[in-house]
Amino acid sequence: MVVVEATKDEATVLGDAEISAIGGLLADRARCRVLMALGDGRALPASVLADEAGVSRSTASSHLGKLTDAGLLLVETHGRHRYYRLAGRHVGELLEKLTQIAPAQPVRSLRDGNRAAHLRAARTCYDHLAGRLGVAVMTSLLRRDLLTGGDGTVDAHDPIAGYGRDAEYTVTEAGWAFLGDIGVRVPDGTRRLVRYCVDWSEQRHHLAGRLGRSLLDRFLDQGWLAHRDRSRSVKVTDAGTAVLAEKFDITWKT
Amino acid sequence: MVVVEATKDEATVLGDAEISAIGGLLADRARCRVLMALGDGRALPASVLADEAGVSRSTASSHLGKLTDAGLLLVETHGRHRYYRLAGRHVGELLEKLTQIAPAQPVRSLRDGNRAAHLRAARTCYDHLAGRLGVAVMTSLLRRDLLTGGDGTVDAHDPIAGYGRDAEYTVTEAGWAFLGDIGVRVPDGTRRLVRYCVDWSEQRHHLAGRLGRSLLDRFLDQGWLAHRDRSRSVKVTDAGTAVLAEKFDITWKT
DNA sequence: AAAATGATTCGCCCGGTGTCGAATCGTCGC
DNA sequence: GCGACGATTCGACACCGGGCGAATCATTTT
Repeated sequence: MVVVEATKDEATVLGDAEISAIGGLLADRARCRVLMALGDGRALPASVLADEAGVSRSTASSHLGKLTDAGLLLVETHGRHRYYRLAGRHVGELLEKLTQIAPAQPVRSLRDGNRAAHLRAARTCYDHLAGRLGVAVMTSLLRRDLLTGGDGTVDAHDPIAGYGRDAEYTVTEAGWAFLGDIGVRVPDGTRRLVRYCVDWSEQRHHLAGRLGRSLLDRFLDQGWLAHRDRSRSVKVTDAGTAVLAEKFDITWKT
Repeated sequence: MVVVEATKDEATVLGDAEISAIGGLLADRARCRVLMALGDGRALPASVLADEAGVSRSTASSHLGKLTDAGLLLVETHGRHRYYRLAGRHVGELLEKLTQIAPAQPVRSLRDGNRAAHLRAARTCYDHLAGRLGVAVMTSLLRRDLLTGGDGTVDAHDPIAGYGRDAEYTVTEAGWAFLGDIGVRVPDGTRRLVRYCVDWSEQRHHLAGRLGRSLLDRFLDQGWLAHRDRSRSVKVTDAGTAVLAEKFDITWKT
């Protein structure tokens, strides 16, 4: 005869409702695909997420609403677009834990750890540069007044991601000279010249738009960066390290 | 116009089905209560879990079946009882992550970390000792042949949790002498004298049964152990540390 | 101002699943 | 052996939640 003592401590009592609520959100494949598409911190518009999840716009909208209501996603309105991204580092970590458990853990645990680290260090986002490297480049340009703008709420020289309206960045005269110097040529086009993306893993802005793309293209063309396997993560070559140091005043470690 | 490049890398493609499956399991309050009841690694029979979750036996049985099928729970049959426990460390960690996110994180993150650590170090399980301390005591007794038995598949002196049938532990003559020496008196009763529990957080056996209870009682009576706040975790006092070192050959660090 | 585009809301359908009680199977104790 | 007890299976019921298209709202573009 086993005597069961009172074991309903506080931690056990409060929580099951909240946890099951989160479980309910994770219980849907479309929502999981949305979360995984945002897994590396990108901010994506609703329509892209709908395609990514393979459901209609209306269905996606419903899912996105639920995820934001629950606080797993944040939304930022830019014109007629609404960009969604993960609400915090913890959400990304939760996803990582889940993927670890999901397939009864295959062998590649170490490899996966590296993958995540690499993604945070340097990756592409759409067609431009993101991650710590992307933010470093953006910061470098702002510090030397080659680029000006930002929402100015904190520090015009720090691309910190605020919650204000559009931060309008513009290239200065010195900026154009610098870009010419390193061989960046920006083609004409209807797309906005300078845009920014919120880099979630760093909570900072990185450079996007036509200029952001041209810059990344130049880095890849010159062999300063190279795509790592077939993922979005990129590797800084020795030549790239040198260029970053000389031209951008960035010391890139490993 | 933003060009979205092909970003469906392997990690994103495989996974959403498995993750949503786990989400589906977490989506139910009763199942969450079951998981949280098992959160510290205890192994509990189905009926207790049914009560803990507040549902009927049949419903609980259904839930337990789903959780074990999915590999989140392990089950061990002892006579007419079936003991369920978490399938691994990762499951516990997943639960921790979830509780962190659940209530939009309150302030007490540090405190919770300590709580979990304390539980793993030393806690009560029903009415006996568990956690690292519980396993250490068990090991000490086996090493000195004060207790013999175990399923013998690996090492008779290591209370490793195997998957064999009941491990029958018995107290030796020297064992009784030792117990008398430290003042443990085991009252009569119908309950089995020596039993073991699977200590999940250590994947080892710890001492249960009438003897396990008497041992814990002695430790508490003498002030060698003290309950921490109102939880199941216990604290080793200075006197306790001394006794563990002298009598059990256990060095207890903080 | 009108047309185009992104996003959300609404109404409807349908499949999946939690819940229980009754019945069944297996083990323990007298 | 016979009853007591723990656990699971089965059938029936109710309800929640995902899915889509059409309509609506908001913003940008021509």
